[in-house]
Amino acid sequence: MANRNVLMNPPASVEDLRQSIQQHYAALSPRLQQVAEFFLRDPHAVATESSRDLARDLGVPASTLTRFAKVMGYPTFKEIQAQCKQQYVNLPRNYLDRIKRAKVSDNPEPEPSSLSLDLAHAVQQSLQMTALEVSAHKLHEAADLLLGASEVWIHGMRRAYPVAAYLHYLLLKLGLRVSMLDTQGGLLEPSLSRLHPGGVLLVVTYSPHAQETEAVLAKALALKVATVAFSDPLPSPHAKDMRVLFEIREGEVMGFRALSTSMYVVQALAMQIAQDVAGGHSLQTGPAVKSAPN
Amino acid sequence: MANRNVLMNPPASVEDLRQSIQQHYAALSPRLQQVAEFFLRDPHAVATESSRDLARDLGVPASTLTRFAKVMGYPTFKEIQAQCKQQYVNLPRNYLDRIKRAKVSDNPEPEPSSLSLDLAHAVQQSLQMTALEVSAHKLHEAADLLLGASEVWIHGMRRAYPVAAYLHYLLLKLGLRVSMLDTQGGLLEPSLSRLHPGGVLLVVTYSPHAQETEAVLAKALALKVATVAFSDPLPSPHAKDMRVLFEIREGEVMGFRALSTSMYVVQALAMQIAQDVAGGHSLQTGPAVKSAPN
DNA sequence: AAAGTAATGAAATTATATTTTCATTCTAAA
DNA sequence: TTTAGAATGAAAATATAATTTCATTACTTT
Repeated sequence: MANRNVLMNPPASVEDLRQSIQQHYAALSPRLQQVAEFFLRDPHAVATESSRDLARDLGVPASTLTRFAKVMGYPTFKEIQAQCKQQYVNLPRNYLDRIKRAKVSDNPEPEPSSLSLDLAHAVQQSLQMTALEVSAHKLHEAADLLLGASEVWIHGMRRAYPVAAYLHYLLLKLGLRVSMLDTQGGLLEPSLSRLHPGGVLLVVTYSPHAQETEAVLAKALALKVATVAFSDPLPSPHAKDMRVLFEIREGEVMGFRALSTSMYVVQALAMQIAQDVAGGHSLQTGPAVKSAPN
Repeated sequence: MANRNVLMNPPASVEDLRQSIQQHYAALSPRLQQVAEFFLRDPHAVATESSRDLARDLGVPASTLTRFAKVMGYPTFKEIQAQCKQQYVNLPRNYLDRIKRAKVSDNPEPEPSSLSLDLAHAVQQSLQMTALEVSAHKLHEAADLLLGASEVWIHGMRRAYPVAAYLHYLLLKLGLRVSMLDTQGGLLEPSLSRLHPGGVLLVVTYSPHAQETEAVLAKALALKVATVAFSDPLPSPHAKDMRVLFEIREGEVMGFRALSTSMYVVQALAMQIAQDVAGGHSLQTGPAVKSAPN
């Protein structure tokens, strides 16, 4: 005879499972409650760790996990793991499917806003990842470099330009001696000859990289100008020449790459600089720096 | 004899591995480059999916993954997976938990800066709120207006400028007849006389509003030019004259207001336009619109 | 063009993870 | 206190994942 606890239909999503747990929690045995609680607290661990490791962490035998799954209506614990993993995969993969499905089933109330919600979700994901990946060390290294620079140049073309412009704004606010290397007035080429060691170049670039950006990087490399790059995580021939390289995985929906996470990273750098300045960081030849942010 | 590609010391962290890849990318064989690229782009997939699934996704035999690991100096591919998992152990349901854990944990990964985690948290909050607040209706209304416009002008000063620049980029990509109203070359004032009904003005502005922006808005109002504004949610005398008003609550830490959410909203609008175009939305006097995004 | 070397994919092997079984321990009711 | 039922943990069995081996293919170099 089947255990009376066994639910007949497996929850269709992690969210369903959460609800189901809330529903039946009291009726679970102590060990199963333990598992349930852990699941609620850290579904991501369930997604990434093996059942053995999870069991070890919980101090229960692995069979308990299988039992838990059975009780919640799943054939195996692996099913739960699979669902959890689903939660953390990026939307774009499923996105086209979803659009198709939405169009096939003539949905009485089409959700035009789902697009922006999907985008928000994708941005959020990329933000989370990037927040974990941008190490304090890198930020500090870049901030240090900038604070020690006699001059700072910023370059970014096309999609990268808004990010470069924001960098420009932020660093100006912080009182750094900073200027844009852009094509304004056809002055990019002549401006390049002003690059010199002692200054620092900030480059924002996404693949495919603009020709102008290639030229700027080549010049900087030739003149041994320390360079900090903000870029997508694709391999690039220049990567190894960068003094500091921030790899930014932007959220993407329907082929639209966002720029929100890049703006975030740039802002984080500005904040790091502000903090270093406030913390009595020694400046070399750099200019006076106002402490007031924003 | 060992493969000459094999690095002697396994990278101690995901970050090291990333650097190592950038360093040696060119020297890798095509297949291994494929794996390297995938790793850079989606380390989270490496953390969560099995090598079989990864290999299937990549269209390579599983042995390639093992080979990749060997070449990068790891004894097995599992080691890489383990390192990737490490990086995301703090991936949260909510940020506060994660921030706490990030500070306590003693894993070998470079520690994320707590400052940047705070910022990420703030941005995430604002993103969530804004995503819920930006109604499909508003997006659609704005998209409609823009698609029917004979001409589009974009204006944004200082902090708002990067957002305006991105709008400019996006709308150009979408094929709209669009131009910036900025102070470049002192041409703002003369440009204003070109405003006319039939065109649409897009303004990005945060309080305190720039004088130039006030002037632009006044002129637009006088000439009865439909205006769409992106602004913080502070009450403004112009608010009631806006045809569509996107109120954006930006995340803020230590007095640094972010810009990520504004970029998000702007992108959402662009996507709405792309969708309307793709959906056979009728254009009035508007220009031809390319369907390809990004 | 031939020989040698590196790169690749398929299959066999090994290692690891997951589930099932079963013996034991608890718990609650008679 | 006895006993039935459920709960648990250890270990065996199964399933799956990862690595190694080896035969084949593609490149280079002479």
